[in-house]
Amino acid sequence: MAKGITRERIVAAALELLNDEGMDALTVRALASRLDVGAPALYWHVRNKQELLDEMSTFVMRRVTDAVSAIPPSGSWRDDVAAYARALRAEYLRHRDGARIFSGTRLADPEVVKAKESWLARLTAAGFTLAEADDVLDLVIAFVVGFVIEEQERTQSEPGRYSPDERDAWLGEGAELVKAAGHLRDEGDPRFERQLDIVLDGLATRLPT
Amino acid sequence: MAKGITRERIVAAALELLNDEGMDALTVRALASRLDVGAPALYWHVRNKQELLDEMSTFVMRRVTDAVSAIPPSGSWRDDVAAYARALRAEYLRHRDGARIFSGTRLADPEVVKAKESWLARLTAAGFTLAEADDVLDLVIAFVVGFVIEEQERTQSEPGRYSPDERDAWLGEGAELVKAAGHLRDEGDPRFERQLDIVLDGLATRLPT
DNA sequence: CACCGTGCCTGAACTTTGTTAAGGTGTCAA
DNA sequence: TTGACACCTTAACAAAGTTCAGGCACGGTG
Repeated sequence: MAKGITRERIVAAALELLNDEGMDALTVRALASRLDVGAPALYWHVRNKQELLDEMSTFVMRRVTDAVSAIPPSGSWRDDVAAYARALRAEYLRHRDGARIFSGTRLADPEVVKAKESWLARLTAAGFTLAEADDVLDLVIAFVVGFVIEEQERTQSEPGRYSPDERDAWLGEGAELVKAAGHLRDEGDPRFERQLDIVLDGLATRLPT
Repeated sequence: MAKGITRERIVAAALELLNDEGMDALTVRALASRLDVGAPALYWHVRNKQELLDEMSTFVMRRVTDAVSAIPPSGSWRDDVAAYARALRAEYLRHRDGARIFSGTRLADPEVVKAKESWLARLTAAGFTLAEADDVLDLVIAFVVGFVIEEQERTQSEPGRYSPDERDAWLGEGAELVKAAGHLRDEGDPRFERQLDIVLDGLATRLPT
């Protein structure tokens, strides 16, 4: 790494390091070493580690906002909300344990507000009341966050532990339904799309006729 | 604290400490001091801090399992699933940042399997296919986890930051819908019940007729 | 050209925290 | 009485966050 550290490069390197080695390995010294500087050098650009983590959150959430703002109105609220959910999931999936680490982060940024404003407008135009539209966004976010947390927990922990056969062996006697469900179970996109569809069906019931 | 440390007492004290002071303050020394022993004493009962955290997770998840298992079949799958969701939320809310910290925890425990088996039976009896029933449980869990993460983020961080007026001032010009939605917005139980109802409506659409 | 302030970084060092090593003190059985 | 074992102590180490004093390079100013 060439020198000439900047706040942005630190955040970028930190996110790389998080992906490569995981949260526990995200240490100030390791990060500094990746940037070819001493650990104290970082403290010139960042007050402390917490501020670094906040910057990382901000960066990720800004990407989310951008992605979500870039979704063009398709004329169908349902398609739009689906795209919203997919974009949100995609951004969380970019980072190891992204959902757990970066969810719930409040972003003090006008851009975020602007993005939300646009979505509220879309949803009210589609027939939702304002209060309902607020619920729509919140509910979708909650679902995606919860889904991806589980998803990342399974895919990013030690693998093999969740192979159907090994699982069956571990389950032992009984629990026939659990076993059978385990074999029916799929992961990733199809599962997400299916559950998202259920959520969207629920939201659709709030719409007049 | 009287002496005579045990694994269970350590876990209980750790959960207390977590609630009182938060995750960052949950240090081995602080925990030991709360139990009136030296820090190394804990290592007689627990291999290391990670194992302690795992034990805490196990404890919490076991409570969840117990709570969820204790829900009597009401004859209405919808009421049952709602009770499931409420119980899950209630258990997460017992602990500071409970949803973020303890969600996604895989529990290697036969009791958990038993509990799930019973719920799959209920749901298939109600008309869901096995694969659908699996989705039902997963979706409800995802929703609750996502919801409570947001909820705890708001209520357990520095308060006041989310009072409507202060928020409006911060928002500045524009964003009328966001402002209006902020005033319509409620927190806690009613909000949860409302969004849960939407999820349940979505699940209901998967049922024949 | 010399000077000096400022921006950015290094080296050493301090503190907190997880963890280990070695050794005590009690109880209970042979 | 003597071990053995369970459970705890004190001392200490390593890693990680953080601070401090100083150094090197630059730009502008006399």
